[in-house]
Amino acid sequence: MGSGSRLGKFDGIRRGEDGQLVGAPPSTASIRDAIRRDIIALKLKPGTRVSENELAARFGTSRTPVREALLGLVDQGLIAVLPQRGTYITYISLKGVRRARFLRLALEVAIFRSAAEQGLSRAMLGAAEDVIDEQVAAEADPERFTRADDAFHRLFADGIGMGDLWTVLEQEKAQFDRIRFLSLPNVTPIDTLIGQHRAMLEAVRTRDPMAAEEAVKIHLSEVLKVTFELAERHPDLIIDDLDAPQSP
Amino acid sequence: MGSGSRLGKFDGIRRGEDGQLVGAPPSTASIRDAIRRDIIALKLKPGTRVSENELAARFGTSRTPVREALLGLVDQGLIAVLPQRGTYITYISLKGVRRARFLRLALEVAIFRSAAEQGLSRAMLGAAEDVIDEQVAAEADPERFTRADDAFHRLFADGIGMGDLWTVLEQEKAQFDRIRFLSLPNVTPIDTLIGQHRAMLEAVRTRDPMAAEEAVKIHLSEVLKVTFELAERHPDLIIDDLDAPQSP
DNA sequence: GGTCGCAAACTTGCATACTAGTTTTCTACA
DNA sequence: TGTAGAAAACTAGTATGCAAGTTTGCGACC
Repeated sequence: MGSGSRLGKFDGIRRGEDGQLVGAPPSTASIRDAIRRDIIALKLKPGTRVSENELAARFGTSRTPVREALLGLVDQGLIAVLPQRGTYITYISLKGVRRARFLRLALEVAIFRSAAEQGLSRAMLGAAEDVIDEQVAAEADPERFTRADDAFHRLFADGIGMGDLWTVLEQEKAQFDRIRFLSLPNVTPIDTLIGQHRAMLEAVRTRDPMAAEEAVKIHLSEVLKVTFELAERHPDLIIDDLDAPQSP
Repeated sequence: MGSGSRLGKFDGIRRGEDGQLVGAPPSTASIRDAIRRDIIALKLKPGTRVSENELAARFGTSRTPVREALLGLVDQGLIAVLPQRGTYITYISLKGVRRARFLRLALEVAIFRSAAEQGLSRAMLGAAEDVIDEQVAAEADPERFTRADDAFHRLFADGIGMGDLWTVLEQEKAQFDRIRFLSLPNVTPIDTLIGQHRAMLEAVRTRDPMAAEEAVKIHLSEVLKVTFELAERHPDLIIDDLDAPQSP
């Protein structure tokens, strides 16, 4: 396909399907990230069939790196491969969302309690202030606010030396991220969320673990309030696979 | 299983390196599991270089399924691939263990508190009793005890409808499992552990979330007490990283 | 004997060809 | 026109070959 091999001047030069020059040979990792972004941003809608050949053509590579990328996304529950039949974008699973919600609540509680117990450095607390300021500034831009929101939560994980916890949990986070993307426009008033962030920070500053836990729980229950509403509004994207009747 | 399809009396029949007949053509998933087991059981020691070609020969396939299997293990942090240089079994990372420990504590606390809050069915409580009995019976057999220990913890996750939480977190669990395998023989007296299990169960039965949380914390701090001792005893398997990368 | 350098023997990454299975389409026949 | 059936056009899974880079080891030269 697209590149001369021995005439070294053009080594590694590739062209997209529109003839435009494409800089680098996207390897497995970058292909996986690109596809992942498309799925989370719902550019690839649940139920859609994607073809290894199509993707290979799109990225200007052979099927091999694409396959390896897809394999990782299977582990993250974002796609499902039916042998000899096709590769499909999975529907958002309410069960998965519930699980991710439980996981996130448990972790955030542990992180903020731990932070409140052992205390954070003045620098960390200052950085948290700054991030909240950024959130105020980003009030009108949902995507920018989301980034600042992520930064806020990650900051406290960093503060107790667990900075890479969330990166390691990309897998479960993926379940969440699609829902979060859906709820980008129509959420709880951002004022409310910022106020909750302030309460969480204050609890950590005053070294009050119980208050920190309470603040986190309030915050997350707010964030997750929208989930079921979204499920009703987007039945084409979400599958209601909640089976268990919860408890006696 | 391996039966001829057209005339091929030997179609699909494969032989291991010792000439023994091997039933099925191991596909990506089973290859990944097999390698994973070997790593966790320390048959493949940290720092060892494994070759895609070797593994392909061992499983009687080409490099392709092996590569795809290894890719999954990279995500689990069990192996590291240095392009053009080799594929290595990672050392047990104290950082990773600490992270996994934090994660597990946070989750178990959340699970048992939740179970204590909403209560479990009589059947579940009975099953928990049975598992504890099994643990008593398995006192002399570490591996059997470990299985019963897993079952105990999983039971409560099931009880609150979060049964698949840990299967989803295989990734992080892997960090733990190698340590746990190391500590199989020489742990805390099993009596102590069983007593702690009883305390946890009792707290759930009496619907006392705070007591449940306390019991879980005591239990896990006991389990993790051995970690650092193990690190000193097995410097060849464990790397004391608090920010350093691994190298062979 | 010691050291530098090149070549051969590795390694993984990627592309391609082929296999087996499924779906779709088109044709032949009623 | 309607339907059955075969063939063609897909799918993913696997094997293989080549490319690019690293390590190793041997040999020539000092």
